[in-house]
Amino acid sequence: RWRKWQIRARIQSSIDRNLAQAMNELERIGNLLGLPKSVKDEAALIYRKAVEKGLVRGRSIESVVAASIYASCRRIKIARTLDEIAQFTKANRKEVARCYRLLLRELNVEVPVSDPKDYVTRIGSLLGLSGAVMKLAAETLEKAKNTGLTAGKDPAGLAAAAIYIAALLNDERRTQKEIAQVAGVTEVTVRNRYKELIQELKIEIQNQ
Amino acid sequence: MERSVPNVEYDPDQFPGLIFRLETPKVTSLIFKSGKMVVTGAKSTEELIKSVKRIIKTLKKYGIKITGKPKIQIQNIVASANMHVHVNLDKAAFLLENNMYEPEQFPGLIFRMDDPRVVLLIFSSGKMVITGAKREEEVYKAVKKIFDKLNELDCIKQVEEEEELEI
DNA sequence: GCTTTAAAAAGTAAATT
DNA sequence: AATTTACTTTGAAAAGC
Repeated sequence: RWRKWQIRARIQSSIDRNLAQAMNELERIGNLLGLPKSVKDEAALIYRKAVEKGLVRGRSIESVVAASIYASCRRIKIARTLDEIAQFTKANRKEVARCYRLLLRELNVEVPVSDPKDYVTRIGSLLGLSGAVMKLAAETLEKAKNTGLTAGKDPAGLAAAAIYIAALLNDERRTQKEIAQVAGVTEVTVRNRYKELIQELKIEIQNQ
Repeated sequence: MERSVPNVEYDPDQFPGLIFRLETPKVTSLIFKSGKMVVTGAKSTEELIKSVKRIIKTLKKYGIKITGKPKIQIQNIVASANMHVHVNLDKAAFLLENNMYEPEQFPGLIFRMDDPRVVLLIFSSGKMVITGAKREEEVYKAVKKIFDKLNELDCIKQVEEEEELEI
């Protein structure tokens, strides 16, 4: 009787201690990423579920927190790449990705397939582009999706190319290099997606 | 053995098995001190059996004593197939149950099939990779099953035929 | 869990030319 | 800008940490 209570208390206190540390980490990483409270709250909820299921055992708290943040961003549709999140942890992208997959499998966390349009807002605002450009980029991506052009491709690269095209057409030109940098992809990827989009969607680009 | 047999890699600090490659058939084997070994790279069961015989013959030639006949078990078959259609992965990810589709990390949709128990990597091109099978027929069954399923879920564009290839 | 091996798929990346 | 090489994902076994 007494012993059982003792064990339960010990387990509860270990969960509490873990949670306290995790919440600090969550707050730290979340602020570094400039995430809204809603995302941090959702991530906290996911993390709590993970601890209660014992998924953090044998893994670093930091990695699981990062994975929870990524899952939360995806659910709330706040575009952040795994690399962006992992850069603020000691773990690498691969480890965070592994934890993320674990969360998807073991918890009932439903995450929608990422939409390139979510990246448009982020890339566009980081570059200070107008709403018209972002709207046009989103429309381009919608057409691309309906044509089956987007399957299997990195949404960040697709969004980057759509932004590049939309900015060109709206006289708000940004270089592929600038866009690639904020999108977290290489110039080569932006160029490849760009060529594909203008060719398949028959978009006319006048020189300059 | 690492000294008596040529073309061998052995670094017990790195891995307990000794790595031995055959040029024909082109396979690689991991040989352990327990006498067990892993052979990878064989394209068919026949090629696998031939490889095991040749590995044993080669080892004997260099003075390694081997008694009895080998017990061969196929642990994993990796195959690729082409459905010759375009697959709507977004739709498939939404409609299939045990799947994972994360295009920022990998272009293929990962589908875990219960029966036969295999994992399929499905690409928008209609090509795919089937792995985890222990028998060849499981591969064919899985391909047929996923093709029919994608078809009835209307995730396929421009249908033609269905063919296959094994590693 | 990790270590090593092989092969395919398609996308992305980095280093050379 | 084109090539080449290399990494991402999946599966399974081996013996040992």
